Amino acid sequence: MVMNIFSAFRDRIVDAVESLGLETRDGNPLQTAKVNVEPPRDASHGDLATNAAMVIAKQVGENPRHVAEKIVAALENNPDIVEATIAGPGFVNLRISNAFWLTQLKLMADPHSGYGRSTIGGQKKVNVEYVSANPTGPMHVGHCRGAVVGDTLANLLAFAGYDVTKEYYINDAGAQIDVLARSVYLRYKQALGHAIGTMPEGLYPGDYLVPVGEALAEKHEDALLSMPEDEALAVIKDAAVDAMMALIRDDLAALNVHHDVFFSERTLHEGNGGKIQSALNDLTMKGHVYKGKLPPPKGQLPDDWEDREQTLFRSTDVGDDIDRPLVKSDGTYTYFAADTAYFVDKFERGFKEMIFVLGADHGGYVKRMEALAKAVSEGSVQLTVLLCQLVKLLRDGEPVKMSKRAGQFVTLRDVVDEVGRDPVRFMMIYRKSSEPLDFDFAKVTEQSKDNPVFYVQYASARCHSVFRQAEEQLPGTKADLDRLDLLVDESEIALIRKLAEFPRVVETAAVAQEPHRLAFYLYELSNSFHGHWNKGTDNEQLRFVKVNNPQLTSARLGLVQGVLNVLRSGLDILGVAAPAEMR
RNA sequence: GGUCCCGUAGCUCAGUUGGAUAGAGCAUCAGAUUCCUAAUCUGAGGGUCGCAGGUUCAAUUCCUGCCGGGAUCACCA
Repeated sequence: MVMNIFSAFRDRIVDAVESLGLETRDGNPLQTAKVNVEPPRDASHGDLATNAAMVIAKQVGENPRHVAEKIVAALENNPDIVEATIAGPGFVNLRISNAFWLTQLKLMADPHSGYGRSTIGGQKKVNVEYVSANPTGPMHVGHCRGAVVGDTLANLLAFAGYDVTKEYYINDAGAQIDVLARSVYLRYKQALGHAIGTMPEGLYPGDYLVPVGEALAEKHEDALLSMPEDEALAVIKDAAVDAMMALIRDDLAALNVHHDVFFSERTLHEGNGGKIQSALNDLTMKGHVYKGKLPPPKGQLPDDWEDREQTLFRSTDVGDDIDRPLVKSDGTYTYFAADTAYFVDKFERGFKEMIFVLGADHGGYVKRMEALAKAVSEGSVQLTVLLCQLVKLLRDGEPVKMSKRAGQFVTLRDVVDEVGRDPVRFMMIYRKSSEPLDFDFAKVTEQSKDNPVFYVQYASARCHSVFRQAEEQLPGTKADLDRLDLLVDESEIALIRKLAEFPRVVETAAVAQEPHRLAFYLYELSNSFHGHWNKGTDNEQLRFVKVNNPQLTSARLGLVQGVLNVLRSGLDILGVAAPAEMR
């Protein structure tokens, strides 16, 4: 069953076109791929519009309006099309019967139909990697947008029929983890009663490491002090990473973000770097690795630049700007070498598409990642990097000051605790991710129609309010999906038309990997619903609950049910609650 | 200097992968609202889509070059 009526009617239009038996000028088969059916920009044009005539006209060497006439004639017998007219340069505008809209509403209002779900993904295996914050402390507000965008995109893709895995890459190997371990070592000493003074420069000064030190002191007492330092640090490292990941998982849960897989970078280095070695062997076999020198960077030469021969990935062969080092001067693998092994691991797990949600400051990594995918998968994996622009935090219009050195950074938890999970999630997605975003604490908690979060959630609450009103005034009255034919008002049908856009929005947003479209759609739908409601203030006939007409009330409850179902499904994808009431 | 992102109404932003007269919210202005279901409602004005070329039936959308704003730029992670 195709729920996207736009693609359903597209099929009908294409059938109609092909039934005309038109001959192309060059004798090639008629190309209909560019034929589309969309909601017209102006509602007065009709319910659906197609560009079919204009696409076909050139191929057959005829005037577009003339082709349009033929298409209109071919559609004459279609029972769902009440009217087909030609407009502008050759658009065919269709008006759809109320009966058709009402069968759609029946689907929308049925909570078991899964209205809006799509099969467009074809159960393709997609890996969405997002957040992947270093396990060296709690998440700060900078991670917030990527977390929401990644999580929402993953939800959206799953809803659109993809087989999605949400993944987090734990950077638990490397210098910053050693710094973490040394910082915790000091906190451990402190917990044992040693004076540590102020944290030395370069270590993590945050208080969040204090309980980690205390837990170690409780478990090991002073045993770690008598060990050689590197052995003690190894023990501490494990405990510290576990503690930080626990912290981060809590933060993510507060944002309603839940990953399926947490992948540890350290597992790639285990066994003397076996996984990395075999990944590099794979790259070497495919002819992408060589020993050579890198040209010095342009512009100002770094102080410690050393011109040396090294093991390089010839990424320039596959679209990168510069070849990438795989082995450091001390003989250990570079971060990128581990990335290679990680990519190979994902590849072997069968993902056909990999999405990385990163902050805009990681723009420089895009090309090497794409190059990696091309080299390893030989073009069979589609890798996309979604760059999220930065978030500017505001309080009553004034920028919030943050100083990393002074340890004064706003944590993700601070923001969620202050404004709530729903406003954070909604506002982080209520903007194209390639666009910078202003986040004003005051505005996102405002209880007014000027606040989109409130406006959309309020639509959900209002739906429930109608059910409560109906129960109060007409006890026992339920939505009746078999008497939807009682819905005849243009304003009601218009609302159904808006609902009918949902499956299309899901599909286009999923394909474009632009989850913000869904948030904007939900706002528009709420706008239509509130608008219809407001008509009831002037015209009592349009109110949902009609005490003297239980049948009509039941039909209208069906409409409300449809609105509520779509709002719920949409908000669910956004990870935002659809409240029953707002007080 | 290289690369990537952005430039649309006074402000904040959408714009359905190339379609018709470019939209919404805020702000501004003009009306309505003693009745009503729940956090007022209706309407109006406001634009060289950064600039200049190109591709075509059709460009805010795709291509090229400029202008302006942001991010980033060896081995670190």
